Amino acid sequence: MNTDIQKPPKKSFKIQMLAAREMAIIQSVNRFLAEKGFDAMTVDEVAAEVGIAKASLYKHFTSKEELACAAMVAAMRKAQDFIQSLPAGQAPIDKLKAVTRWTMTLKLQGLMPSLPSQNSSLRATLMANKDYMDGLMEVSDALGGWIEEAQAQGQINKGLPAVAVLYTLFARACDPVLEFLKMGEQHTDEQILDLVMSTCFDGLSAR
Amino acid sequence: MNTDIQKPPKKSFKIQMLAAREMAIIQSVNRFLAEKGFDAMTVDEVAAEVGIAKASLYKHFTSKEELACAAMVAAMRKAQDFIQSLPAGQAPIDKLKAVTRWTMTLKLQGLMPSLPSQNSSLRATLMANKDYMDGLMEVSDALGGWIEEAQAQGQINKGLPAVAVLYTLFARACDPVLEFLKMGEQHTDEQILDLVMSTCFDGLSAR
DNA sequence: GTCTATAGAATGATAGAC
DNA sequence: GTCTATCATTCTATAGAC
Repeated sequence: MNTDIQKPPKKSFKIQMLAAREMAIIQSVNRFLAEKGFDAMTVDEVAAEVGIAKASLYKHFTSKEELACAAMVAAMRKAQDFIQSLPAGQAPIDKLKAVTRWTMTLKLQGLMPSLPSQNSSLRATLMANKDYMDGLMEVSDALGGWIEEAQAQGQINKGLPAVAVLYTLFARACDPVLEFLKMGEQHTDEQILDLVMSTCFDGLSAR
Repeated sequence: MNTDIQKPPKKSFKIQMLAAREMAIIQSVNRFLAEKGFDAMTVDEVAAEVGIAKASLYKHFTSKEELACAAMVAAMRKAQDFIQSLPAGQAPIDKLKAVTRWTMTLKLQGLMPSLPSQNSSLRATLMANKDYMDGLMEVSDALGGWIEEAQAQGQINKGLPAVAVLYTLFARACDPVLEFLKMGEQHTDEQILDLVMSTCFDGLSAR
């Protein structure tokens, strides 16, 4: 008689715990990266916030860089999910606007992890991470396709190289204008989003 | 007989040396801040690059933060000089464009010091620095005035609060799109400037 | 001889790694 | 919890200017 069939999966509980803890870690790292950046974030405070020992952290992630990397991979996956959630029938320009606004919403809420574009060791770690690179590629391909469609339809300036448009949209994820306007306390988050969406797509000049 | 009249200024040589050295220090710090940022910059490498002892550095500037501060003050002064060098007859919109392009040129050349917007101790040091704050105020006032004039003349979108326009222009000084396009090696610096100027003032949407 | 600048070592604190 | 590396900052002793 094969008892395996009736046996409840023995490891499942422990694995679930580990997975849950890993999610908690990543969420914590995500917030710290958004709030203070990679350099200012310390492994100690992450461990403290999650409520585990530093040593346990290093069981999951072997370095501070991998920690940040995991958060970036998770963020990228969320972007992929959002992109796939968009209705297929929507016009490409509207999809682009939706993704851009979603990105900026995260940033305004302090949930957009940002890496110092200068830290080379971190960038190297990211570039070596297949999950991250695959996600980045998928997101870039989706947006790139929409950009070209929108240009063909005359809704995005055809004089701009698609890659320049892509970078400009990506850059909204770390646009300091959002924080500055928020600090000024003169506008609601929605108004700030509208303003930056307007400057991004319509420019500063009068139309 | 009063010999003071004929005496050449005795201290002048030494003072000139000190001033020259201070300039060299600030220039070096400026480059490091542009290249690797405040956190990654070490006092040792600054001293090494200038070719003086660390102790001598601390004779001029009593802390790493003051060092960065001095570089920011110098950068701000350069901005003030540029602003004042613009011909009075120029249209406000053209002045705004000139300043924006000049700023981005510096950034492209790796000469635009940028501070992590997150580092609070550094920000506090800067906010406490009268020279810096005065410079910032003067620059903001000049640009703010031109923005309102340009809006009155119908050249800048009147629907945008002047402060939003101001922040959007300031943000060009640390726009990552510049670096990304430069890394791509598909465009000359001039083309990159034209592209970002276009997305900034005319937006991504077709006109 | 006195004063200053320098080089290099010493100190102390922080924070990553295990 | 411990070990260790990195750095900002300070100290000390030497060399040189005046």
